[in-house]
Formats: sequence, structure tokens, C-alpha cells
Amino acid sequence: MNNMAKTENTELKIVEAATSVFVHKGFDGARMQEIADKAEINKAMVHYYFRTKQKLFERVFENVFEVVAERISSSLETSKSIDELLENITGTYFSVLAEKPYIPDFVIHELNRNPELIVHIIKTRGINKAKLSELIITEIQSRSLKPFDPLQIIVNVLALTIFPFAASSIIKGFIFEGDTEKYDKFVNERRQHIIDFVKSAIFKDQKT
Amino acid sequence: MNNMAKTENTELKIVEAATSVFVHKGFDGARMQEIADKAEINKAMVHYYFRTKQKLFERVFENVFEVVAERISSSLETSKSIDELLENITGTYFSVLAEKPYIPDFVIHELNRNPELIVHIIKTRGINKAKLSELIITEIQSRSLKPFDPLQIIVNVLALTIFPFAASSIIKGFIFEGDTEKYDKFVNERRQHIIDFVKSAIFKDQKT
DNA sequence: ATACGATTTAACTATTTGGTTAAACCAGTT
DNA sequence: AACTGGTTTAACCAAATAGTTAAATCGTAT
Repeated sequence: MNNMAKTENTELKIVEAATSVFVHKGFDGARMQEIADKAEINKAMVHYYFRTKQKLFERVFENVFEVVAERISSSLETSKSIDELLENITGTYFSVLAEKPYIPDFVIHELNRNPELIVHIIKTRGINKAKLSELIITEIQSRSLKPFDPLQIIVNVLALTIFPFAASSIIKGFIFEGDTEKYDKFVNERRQHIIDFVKSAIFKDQKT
Repeated sequence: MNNMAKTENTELKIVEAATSVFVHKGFDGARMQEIADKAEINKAMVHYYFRTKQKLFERVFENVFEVVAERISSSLETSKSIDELLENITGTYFSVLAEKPYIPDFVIHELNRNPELIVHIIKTRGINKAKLSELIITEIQSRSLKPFDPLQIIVNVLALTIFPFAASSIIKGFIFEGDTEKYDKFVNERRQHIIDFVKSAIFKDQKT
């Protein structure tokens, strides 16, 4: 075998550069030359390692998705109650998205643009939807929660958590009129707000 | 004056074709040739009427935004209570987005890509955020609602309503494993669910 | 030192794309 | 019928872009 360290290093540099470009500009807006420049290599190298823009994109998309899915699902595994679930799911999303707020728009947009990607990804990463529903149903019965559809509740939590990051420019622009300080305060308070809001909605006896 | 009917007709055809292309493929993915083909005219005509892709895009974006903003804000004007507000805001969004579910992703993506657009649009369309907050604050006091931050509540309602349309491919794929029937049922039930969920969260005495 | 295979580069290609131009067309006006 | 001014078209252009190629380089094993 030959010098592998160099290879892996170059490949990594390409993936990192490509991630940054794809994630901010989308597949259609991304340029192979910009990726090469950002990785400080010749454009031909990008093709040498990944052949096509599409293949490079798939690698990047799966990576990005992987990182989020990994942290989310591992944090879900451990949740034994609705309270824990809420803490874990909001906590994980906020820690991931505070760092990489562009992920929701990227994933949503590319998945809408090319829905076949989903099929491919679901095969490798099945979210334990059934397990989650079960937990919620059990809790609804044992703790006499309001009888909302568990799937609606799951989507609610995702929506409340993810939407502000996806639509940050809109919220910042329209609701906070561009005032970044107020917006940051809003985001900081939001994690706890979501927990309080959801609990208030599903518990009959108010816990807030 | 010359034949104006023809002009307006061509211009309209271009805008309609451009809307359909931009809205589904985004600015970067859209092709002037495809717009011309869809409008059944020569590509040069598109440039004759709008000079550049950017100018055409701005016209389309403002149109799309206009249509939504128009219906939303007019439905908000009339709301005198939280209950009415919820009915109006979810009702309007659902009627608009059931028809044009691609709008959220389009607006979010293009606004993230080019945040300066927001400034331009806010100038013409200020959402009456203050008025909304006031209504919510008044209701919190007079009807002894839970003391949540009105802005968080507004964002919650937007998130709960808009997110499922923006992320429809994800929800359909991951939560309903591609089962369109189940997904449609979910969407049909969702409007009422949001109303119940939000009321349950903010009213101390449970109304559901 | 040299041969070998993997890596890297510069130069190149084919195609696509937004945009232009000059001429043709068409409907009123004189 | 010829003129006029907006409209439409076909042909064209320059720049950008994904992808290719052939030669150079570099490290390592012999």
C-alpha cells in the first residue's frame, strides 16, 4: 500500500470544503471550482476522488444527515418518559442546530428537490417511530394525558424545534425587524419555552 | 398606444411559467429556456420583457409572497380573540398551502440564500406584529391565560402550521414510510389538532 | 537508482447557460 | 400603399461549468 495518510487527508479536505459549499448554496448553487478552491487543491482532484458532482453531493448529504440522525436517535433511545423525551429531543436539536443552523433548510430543500434520496436514506436509517408512539401512548394512558394523536405530537415537537432554525431569516427579519440581539434572546429562551408549552398542552394537571 | 392586450397576455404567460419553474426548482435550478418553453414563446421574449433572470425572479417572488401575505394579513385584521386568531391563521394557511404546498420551502430557501430580499419586502409589507402581540397580551390578562411570551406563541402557531408543508417529504417519508393515504389523513386532521393543541397549552381551564 | 503505482497538476473539451442582435412581423396611422 | 413602433423570432455570443486527459510528481518497495 502507498501513502494512505495523504489520500485520506485530501479526501477529507474535499468533503469538508464540499460540505460547507453545498450546505450554504445547495446542489444547484454549488460550484466544483469553489469546492476545489476552498479545499486548496486542483479542481481535477475533486473529480479524481469523487468522479461527479452528484456522487460528491450524496456523500456530503449522507454525512450531514448522519451526524444529526446519530445524535438524535441515540438521545431518543434513552428516554423513558415524556418529560425525558422532551428534554432530550429539544436539547439535542438545539445543541446541533445552534452550531449548524443551516442544516434544516439544506435537508428540507434537497429532499424536496430530490425525494428519491429519502428512500435511499430510510433504508440505512429507520427512525424508531413505532417505539416513540408506544412510549407516548403508554404515557397517555398511565398518566392520564390529553388524548392527542402521538404522531401529531411528534410532528409538533419537531416543528416547534426545527422551524425557527429553518426560517430564521424570516423570523429575524419579520418578527424582530433585523434586531439580532432580540432574536438571540428569543432563541435562547425557546428551548425551555417549547418544553413548557408542550407539557402545558398534553398534561391535564398543569405542571408549569 | 399599440396592441396592449397581446403584451399583457405574453407577460402574464411568462410570469406564470416562471413562477412554476422558480417555485419548484429554485433560482439556481431554474433555466430561462425551460421558462420560455413552458410559456410557449421564444427565449428572447423572456429577456425582452424582464431583461434578466434576477429581475424576473424578483417579480415572481414578490407575487408569490404577495398572494400569501395578502390572505394572511387580511384574515388577521378581523381577529378579535385568541380563538378567532387561531381559527383564522390556521384556516388561511391550510387553504393556501393545501393548494400550493411548495411555497414554504421556496420562500424559506430563497430568503436564506438572499437575506437582502427580506429588507426589500418588509418595506412594502410590514406584518402587524405589534397588534398581534397586543391582542395576545390583553387576552392573557383578561382571560387568565398562561403567561407565555406572545412572540413565542406566534412563532409556535407558524411553526405548527407551516413546518409540515415545508418538510412534507420528510414527514411523508420518515413518519409515514411513504404511505400517502396516511399522510393525507394526517394533514386533514392537523388543522383542528393545532387549534386544540395550542388552546390546551395556553388556557388554564382546559377547553378541549 | 530505479521501477511502479498512486497522486497531483495544467491545459483542454464539450455543453450549457444567460443574454444579445438584427432582421422579420404585425397592427394601427397617415 | 408606405410608415411607424411595439412585438417576435432565429441565429448568435461569451462566459461559465462539469468533466477529461496526458504528463509530471512523489513516495515506497525492490
